[in-house]
Amino acid sequence: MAFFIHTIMKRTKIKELIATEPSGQEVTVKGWVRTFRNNSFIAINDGSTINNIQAVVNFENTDEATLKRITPGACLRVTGSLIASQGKGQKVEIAVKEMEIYGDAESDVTKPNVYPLQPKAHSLEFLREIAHLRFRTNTFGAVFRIRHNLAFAVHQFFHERGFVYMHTPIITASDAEGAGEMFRVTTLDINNPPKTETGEIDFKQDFFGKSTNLTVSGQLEGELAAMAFGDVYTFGPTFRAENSNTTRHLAEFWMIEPEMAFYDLNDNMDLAEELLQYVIKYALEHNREDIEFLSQRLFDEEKQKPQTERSEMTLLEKLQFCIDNKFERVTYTQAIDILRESNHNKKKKFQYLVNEWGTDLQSEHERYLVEKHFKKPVILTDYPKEIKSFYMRQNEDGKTVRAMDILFPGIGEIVGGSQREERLELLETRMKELHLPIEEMYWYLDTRRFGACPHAGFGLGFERLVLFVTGMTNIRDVIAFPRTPKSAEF
RNA sequence: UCCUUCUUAGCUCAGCUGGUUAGAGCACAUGACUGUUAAUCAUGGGGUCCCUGGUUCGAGCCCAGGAGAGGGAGCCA
Repeated sequence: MAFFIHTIMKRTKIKELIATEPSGQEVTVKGWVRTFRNNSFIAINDGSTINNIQAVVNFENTDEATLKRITPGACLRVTGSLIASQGKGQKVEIAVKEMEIYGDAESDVTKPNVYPLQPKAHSLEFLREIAHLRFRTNTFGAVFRIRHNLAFAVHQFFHERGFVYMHTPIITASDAEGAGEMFRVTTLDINNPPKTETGEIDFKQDFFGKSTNLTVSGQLEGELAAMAFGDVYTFGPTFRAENSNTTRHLAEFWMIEPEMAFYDLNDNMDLAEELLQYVIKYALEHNREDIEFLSQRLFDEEKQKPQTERSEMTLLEKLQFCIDNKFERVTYTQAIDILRESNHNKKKKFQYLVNEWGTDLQSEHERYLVEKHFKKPVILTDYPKEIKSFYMRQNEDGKTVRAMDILFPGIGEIVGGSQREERLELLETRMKELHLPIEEMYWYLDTRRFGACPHAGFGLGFERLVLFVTGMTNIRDVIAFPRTPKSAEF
């Protein structure tokens, strides 16, 4: 009748229990064993908090076979009285009266199917290979609780301001978004695709009757909705088939893309800055212990490094600094001047020296501006039009566009956005220059034909935000099951 | 895709100038102990030194090719 016991025993989450005054009341906890010390003390975690609860079994009254089954990773229920702990390190503990093991976890390394997590530090690389189990570690528990609260805070931020959450399509026939290589979506037989008379693949016979891909951005669709609701945002998966092998890129990632009618570039920057500070503050308030843990973890890790390579601030200080200070706003042209005049450039310490106006900034330049020169988040605006997308609003100088990138320390570009070009003629001219299919994009251009208005928007890479808030350094460690070139396990 | 570093026990790592039987900590097994905090103590088992080929009397170490991983760059969020 194990299932019967299971259903009537209502559990209390550990987060709630450790905040409860102990008075010997009977409680039930269900969770996974982290360690079992001294044949008596079980550290149980149920994911509700980074903290474990200590359950104390009387080994003299418990049969040895049962004790043997209390191993790291095993899932169990304990029922007993909540009492003040005699030991140091925790306020309350459970004096176990009854215990039920739901699932064993083999701990003998000589046997097959051994549970790979041990009560010790594992490398992030190793944990990445067992991504299906890494949630059960302190680090990944903290990361994914923070990720959840950041996502929730994003929705709350926009909801409080009257934005409409749009679900833009994941499958798209548009290939003109200009945001990189796309993943093809097809039901055609790849070994024997139907051909046209001229020998090309006949997509008329494909599922949608045309060539389709996974979306690389919801922006264009977002703009359409903004022309009715005023303020909208998307928050969904995005796919890029770039062969990028870095700590900042994923083939499948989540992006937040607000789009606002009647916003100019300044309004756009204000909103982006406000959003970032809002969600960071939310995480600091709701994930305090998780962030403290990660902050300490990072601090300990950096002790191994030489003094010069260590961070000036702890993670906690860095996040606090970020919400207490305005971001620095400079134009591309000003940034080029700063870089050109920097000692770093004069001493030729950049791999790519900064000379002429018009070239794109390299990672090392962005890092210099953020980490050395301003020492705070930086918003760069008004880039040369040649290095930015077709839809960005052209400035009166004929050379630059109303673009903005927000650069964060350690991350680089976390936000990319712009005021959009709402003037039909200028937009069409730019699209012709770039050989974009104007006819196919009639639906996008219709917003400029019918009731066009100044508007703006940006894209925020969600995983890059999670990277920053958790202090993790590899983007593959802030998404549950990362998709990168040559890797789609789990 | 380019550059670069790495791959040794289940995990984290050491391994000298190429030289006998490849080591440590943790984990595991057995025993002891029993208010521990990644418990402690004792004993023990555990290796395709990533793979293939080569140089050499002799290769974990040198050379070539391959595979996988990390970091950096490019592209970008």
